[in-house]
Amino acid sequence: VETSRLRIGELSRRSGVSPELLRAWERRYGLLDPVRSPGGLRLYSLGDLERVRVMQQNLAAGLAAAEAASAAVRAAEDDPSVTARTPSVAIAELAAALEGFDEPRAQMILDRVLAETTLDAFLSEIVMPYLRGLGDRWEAGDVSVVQEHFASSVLRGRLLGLARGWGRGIGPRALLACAPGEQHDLGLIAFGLALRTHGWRIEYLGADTPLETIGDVADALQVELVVVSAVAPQRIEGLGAELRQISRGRRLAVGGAGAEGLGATAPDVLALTDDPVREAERVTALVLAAEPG
Amino acid sequence: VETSRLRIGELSRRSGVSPELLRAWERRYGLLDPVRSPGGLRLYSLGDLERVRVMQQNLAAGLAAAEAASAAVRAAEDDPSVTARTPSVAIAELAAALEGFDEPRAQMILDRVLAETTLDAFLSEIVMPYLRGLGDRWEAGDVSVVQEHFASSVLRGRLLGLARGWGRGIGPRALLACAPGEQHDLGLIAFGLALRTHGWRIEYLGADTPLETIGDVADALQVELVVVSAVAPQRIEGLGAELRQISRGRRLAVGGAGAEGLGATAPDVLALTDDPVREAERVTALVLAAEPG
Amino acid sequence: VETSRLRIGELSRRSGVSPELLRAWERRYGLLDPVRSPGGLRLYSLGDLERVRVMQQNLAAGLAAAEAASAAVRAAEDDPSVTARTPSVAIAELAAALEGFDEPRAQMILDRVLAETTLDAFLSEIVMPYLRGLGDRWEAGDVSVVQEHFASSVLRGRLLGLARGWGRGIGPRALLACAPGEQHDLGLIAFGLALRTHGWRIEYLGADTPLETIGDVADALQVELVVVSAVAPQRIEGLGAELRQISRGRRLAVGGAGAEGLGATAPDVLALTDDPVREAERVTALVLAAEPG
DNA sequence: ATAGGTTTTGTCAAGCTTTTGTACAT
DNA sequence: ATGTACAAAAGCTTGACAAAACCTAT
Repeated sequence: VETSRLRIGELSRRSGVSPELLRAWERRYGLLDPVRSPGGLRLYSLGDLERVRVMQQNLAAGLAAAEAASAAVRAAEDDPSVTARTPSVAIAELAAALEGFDEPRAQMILDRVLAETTLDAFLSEIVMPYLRGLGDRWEAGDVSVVQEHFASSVLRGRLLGLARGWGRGIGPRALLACAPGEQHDLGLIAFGLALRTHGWRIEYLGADTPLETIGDVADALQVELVVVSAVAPQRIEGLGAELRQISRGRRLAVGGAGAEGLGATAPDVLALTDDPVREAERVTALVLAAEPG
Repeated sequence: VETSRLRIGELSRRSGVSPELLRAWERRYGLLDPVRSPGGLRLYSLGDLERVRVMQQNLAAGLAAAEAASAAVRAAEDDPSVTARTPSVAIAELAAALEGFDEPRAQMILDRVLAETTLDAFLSEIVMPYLRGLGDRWEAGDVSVVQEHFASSVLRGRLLGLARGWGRGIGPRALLACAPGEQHDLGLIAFGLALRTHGWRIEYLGADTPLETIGDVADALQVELVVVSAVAPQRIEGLGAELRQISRGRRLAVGGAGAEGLGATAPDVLALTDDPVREAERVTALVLAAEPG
Repeated sequence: VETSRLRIGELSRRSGVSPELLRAWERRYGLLDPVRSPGGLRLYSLGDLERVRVMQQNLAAGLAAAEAASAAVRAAEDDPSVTARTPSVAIAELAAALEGFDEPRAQMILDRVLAETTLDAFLSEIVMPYLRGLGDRWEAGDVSVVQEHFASSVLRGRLLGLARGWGRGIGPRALLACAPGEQHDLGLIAFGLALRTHGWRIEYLGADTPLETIGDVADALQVELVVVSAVAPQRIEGLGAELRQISRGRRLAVGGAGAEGLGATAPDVLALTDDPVREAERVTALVLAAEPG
């Protein structure tokens, strides 16, 4: 099917990798296996160009050349199955199932996705994008209250299932709760799962939690990090004093779009507005940097 | 199964007692008996930390050091281990774990109970009695909002985990939802699980669902039974017209203490006030009797 | 399945721990056990990165290095949910536990998997693949009779635990039994569980059941579906007459590899040779199609 | 509480090998 | 185009060391 045949100079120009290096990669790691012209010139396909690009990405990600090459070769071999199931397709299928009240089908899709990816990827590439899309469609009136209800309920069950035992272990404790009045807890649960993969112990208080009692639990359990989540800024506004109280002696973070409600009132409160997985990584790195032996 | 092994410095930091004094207490009163590292360092367990804390309390209470120590040792020896065989003991342990924010322990207790009994017994002899007790203690002011929050959250996760896939199959469909404004969903989930063990297919809409959308879904999915749940009668009062609308062409039941809010307005609406498991059995028998194949 | 292999420099960059220290932790505490490149360079997995992170958490929690490391190692070993994200890994762990006669660990792995997936996925992606692998290894002589016995016995107990109450309810009745002489019942139990998740009521007669008994029970209970299971075709051969007798007035299926023993003698007998979960779905759809309300 | 000795642990160095991009000769 | 060479960068092993933490005994 492939028609274009590139000579090494052209492949070099398109990829930005010198001809010598391309030959070295071929000799040393078998990255490419070009056909030859009658005169012995290497002839590459567009697939080979793609393979070189993957190699470059792996290098940029910090892998050493040998490992980068073998990963690129493996990726190329797995390619067909990869193209069959992209995240966006899975999200669309999930949306169709959930918003059509087809729980069995939704569970099956979740099963399949979980079996094929890591928990991190599941959260940041499936769950969170879907939730954002759901929110958008809800605002646009394309999704009814019941659909949103139903979808949340199924996802909540699934995430809490994955959360089992997240309070155990030896790592530092993080206390998670939704701000008073806040009912959206899925993003917070996802954040808790991501934190868990970094060794944290999670204490989870759920939706709509009074601030003062958050403080009580934080004191009682000696948690090192408190995360208060809210999707609407007004849930946070005016809570500066209480939040400052809670943050005494520990790190405090506010998650979700509601973090904007903080304003400049609390400079030492961490705002978590990005993807839960990435924020979990950031918070962990921060804590590790602050308290080395 | 004990994991953490603390060196004397860390034990000192966590207890506030100087290393020298800790060693003195060990030598003089045998308060602690730490294992040793290959090089001879003392290694303490978290139980030892607890023992030191008891010692401190005894001192603060005015006991002399020798007496304080022997009392602490005796207290540690009396410590009840994990042996719950009767439901009431399991419930008490569960309450202690949940209301002490000890999720891992709660999950372990739930694991054990579930492994030893049927789902029905689990629901009617553990979960529901515990929820009733929790409600009572909450009204009496013995349980804080947060404790109730936390306990519900853990149980919800667990029950929803058991609920996976309850929407599919060959049985008749039942639609479950909490009345508008009603947040207590655990009893309803328990009822759904019990129904499921009788072969029903469950569609679950969760807490605080508008009545009209319940009707919409019931029509769309052709359910045979609709269950609206409420713990407070006022959530149901005044909804007679809408309920009668929903019950057209299908069976309608109202669950929870809120069923009293019905009064005599709707004689054909089933009131489910008993244990969810027994009520699930009753409803199933009723439907079987009405539609003999 | 693991793709990325990091050299020590990259692991250092991602974890923030110096290469020297990483090597020291490996040498002194066995924290990591990297594979080596042909030239002797250490190659780490992403799981190793996670282990380093947990080590850092433990250090931050105040543990000394030796204790922090052993806790991190134990955490990684005790926590299948962390290491066993993919089915193939979970199966490998299960095999190691069962064939090493470590029942507690096997139960723990089963707990975890069951908590994180649906029953269907558990059966079709864990149990059945494991059983197939076990059979292969047994034929190859890699597994002893005792190991096979032990593994089957643990799994049987677990599956029968899940089967509790599968005989009651509102759905149509299915009668399950192994053919005369057939001892392998696990696949049949799995099929029963899958049927149950579709709302069927299951009557289970177990291994090595005389055909006439099957017929008697089928008549007495008015079952709608009879499933006879056999892994060896010869268990079925020559039973054509009796089977035809049983199938009178109801649907009859033969499950397992033994279904081939049917030959063309019984055209109306359903052969179930695929995955139990898929077959349960197929049978249910068939019955639904044949008897629409 | 102090003194004097031991263990633990992070860091560094020396000397050698492997890896890898680039250069050069044929 | 091929094959070889080469040098910088990154790793490996062994060994050592000093600060911090811990031990016993007085």
